[in-house]
Amino acid sequence: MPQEKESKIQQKLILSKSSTLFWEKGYAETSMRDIANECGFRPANIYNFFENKESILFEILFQEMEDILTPIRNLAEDESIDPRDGLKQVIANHLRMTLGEKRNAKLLFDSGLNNLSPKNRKKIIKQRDEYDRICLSIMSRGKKAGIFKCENERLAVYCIASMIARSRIWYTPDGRNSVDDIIEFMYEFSLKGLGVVKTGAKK
Amino acid sequence: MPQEKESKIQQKLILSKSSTLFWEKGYAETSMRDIANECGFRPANIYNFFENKESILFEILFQEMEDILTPIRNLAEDESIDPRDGLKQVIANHLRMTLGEKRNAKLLFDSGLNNLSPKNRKKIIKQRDEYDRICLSIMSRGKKAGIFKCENERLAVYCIASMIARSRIWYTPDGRNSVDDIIEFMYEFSLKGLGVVKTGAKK
DNA sequence: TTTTTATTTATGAACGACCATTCATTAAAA
DNA sequence: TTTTAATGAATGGTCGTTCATAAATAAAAA
Repeated sequence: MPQEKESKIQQKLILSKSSTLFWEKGYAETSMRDIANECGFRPANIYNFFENKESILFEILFQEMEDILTPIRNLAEDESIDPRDGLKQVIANHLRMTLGEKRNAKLLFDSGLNNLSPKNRKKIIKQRDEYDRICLSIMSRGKKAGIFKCENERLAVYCIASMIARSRIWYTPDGRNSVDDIIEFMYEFSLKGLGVVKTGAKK
Repeated sequence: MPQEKESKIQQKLILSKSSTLFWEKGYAETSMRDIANECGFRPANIYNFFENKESILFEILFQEMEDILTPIRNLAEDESIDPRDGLKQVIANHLRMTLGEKRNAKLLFDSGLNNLSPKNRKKIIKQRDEYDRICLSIMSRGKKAGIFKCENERLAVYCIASMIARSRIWYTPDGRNSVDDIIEFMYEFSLKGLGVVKTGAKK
């Protein structure tokens, strides 16, 4: 029975509670007391599992970015995948990660970068660069194949990623649009925006 | 000679310096001492011109939103304007406001809402609703005229607005793309995304 | 114009609150 | 017995804000 070590359990508890608090109230507005309260112990105990407040933030940002990256890492080099499907996978995966669990989500990712030490900030930015690279490679292949007719691939990536990332702001789980609706809409919108006239597979 | 009153001058100075600091460092991370330092006097003096820190934030957010709204208020009802031109005006105006002066811009607008009192927050949200209404009315007219072929107008508005608002994150004034480049790209991208096949006027 | 009065602008010092973090110590688990 | 988990108390710091007061400016009266 590979029972998880106690220390790992508490670490995960702290990360989980902190994540909710950071997203809801913001990093600066969340105190170590808030986190400890939510976990059911005193603030001092947090320091048995984390070096300081910043390391908690970093762990959260890094893991979340990793969750976004992992399912699409293969898309960058795999030449056998239709760029349209690649685009759809990126959009669907990112949107599901973004809108899936969290509620009342604010923009921890963007504002939180400022609260990181230069060393940790660099690590997150490296993840972002990888995300950009994956998307760009899909764009390039789509363009080379004559499917995408976009002039500025980088701007296209930024625009599409912006639509996705910002959905955190306006999306409400009980609204008129499901996550799947949004995925479908953004995919079609992006495809047309990229100059793809006829939808490939009518699925 | 309509010389400005001293009190108004200091108020504007405080607002200007605070705006820069809030955008660069974030609201919570900016102290009244920071603001006073930037203005060249002591913190206590700020309270001769503003009730408290929150009222400064509110004034900034409200004014900025007003700057975005004012130039496009006429677009909501004016039936004589081509929806394509309406769309372009919204994009161009908003982007110019967003990317124009500020640098190192973070997402004050989104995270800052949490720091407002319920009463003030309601006022800003009212402005946002007006923005949405203007965009939606342009969409509807474009759709009714058979120009836009979008199915979900609300999602379309959110997507386009997201591209614009988030450009604050990735835009750099010294980068490869000028503001005008971005305007042109987003306009074309949105137009195609909305199903407009042939560009109306080729400039 | 000068002098007096009122008003505005600016200050230093202090307040209470909360902050992240440290540390010696105890309780629990291995 | 050794390691891990949890605690209470305390530290030094920063925060927004208040307040009595001083300096500067404007208005009114002489």
